[in-house]
Amino acid sequence: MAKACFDPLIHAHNRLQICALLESVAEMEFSVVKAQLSVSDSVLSKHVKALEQAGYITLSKRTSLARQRTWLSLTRDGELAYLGHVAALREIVGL
Amino acid sequence: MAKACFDPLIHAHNRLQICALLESVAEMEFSVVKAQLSVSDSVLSKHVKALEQAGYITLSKRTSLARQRTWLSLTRDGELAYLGHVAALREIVGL
DNA sequence: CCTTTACTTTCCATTATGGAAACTAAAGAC
DNA sequence: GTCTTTAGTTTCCATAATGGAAAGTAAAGG
Repeated sequence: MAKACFDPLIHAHNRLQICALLESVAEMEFSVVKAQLSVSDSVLSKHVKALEQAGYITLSKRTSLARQRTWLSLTRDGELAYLGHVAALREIVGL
Repeated sequence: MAKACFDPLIHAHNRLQICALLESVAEMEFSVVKAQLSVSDSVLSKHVKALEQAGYITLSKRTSLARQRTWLSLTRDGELAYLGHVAALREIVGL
C-alpha cells in the first residue's frame, strides 16, 4: 500500500472526488467529470489545472465525434499521492 | 451506520483530526488534543470554537491539580455528523 | 498584588474557492 | 473565407478559510 501522506491539494472536496473518479479508470472525459461533481466549467477547469501543475494528472485533447474533447487521467505520481492521501485519511479516522 | 453526509466543517484537516480523536474517547483535554495536532493554542481554540458553535462538541472546564483545564467531548450530534462524514468519504474513495 | 497557567480573542496577511463573464481554438455550416 | 457552435480557459471579483503572533482574560498560588 502507498505510504500514508496527507496531501492538502488532494484533500479539497472537489479534487478528492476528481482523483477518486480517475483512480478507477484509465481516463475520463472532462464533461463526464464535470457532471459527476456538478460544478461549472470554470471551477472544474481550475481544479484540473491545479492537479496538472502538481503533476498529478495529464490532459489529452483528442477529437472525437467531430469535437475536441479533453480526457483526464491520473499520472503515476498522482495515483501514488492519491493512495497515500487515502491511507492518511484511514489512519486519521481509524481504518 | 450513520447516513453518508459530507460535512465541510468536519472535512478541514485539523477539525477532522479533532473529531477523530474525540470519537474514540469520552473526553480529552485541550492540551492533549493540541499536542496530538501540533498546533498553537490559538489555532486549536478557534477550531474548538467552530465545532462548539456547530453543536458538535461541548467544553467542560474543570479544575484539576490546582489548574483549570478544558475537556472536550463530542456531542451526539457531533458524533453523528462525524460518522456521516466518514461514511461520505468512504463512498467517495470507494470503501 | 504579582505571576503563572490555560486558554481566548484580536489583528493581520495569505490562500482558497466559487460564480460570472469574457476569451480562445477547432470543426461545421453556408 | 466567415459565422456559429462547442468545449474549455482565463480573468475579474468577492467572500470565506486558515494560521501566526500578540494582546487579553480568569483563576490559583506565592
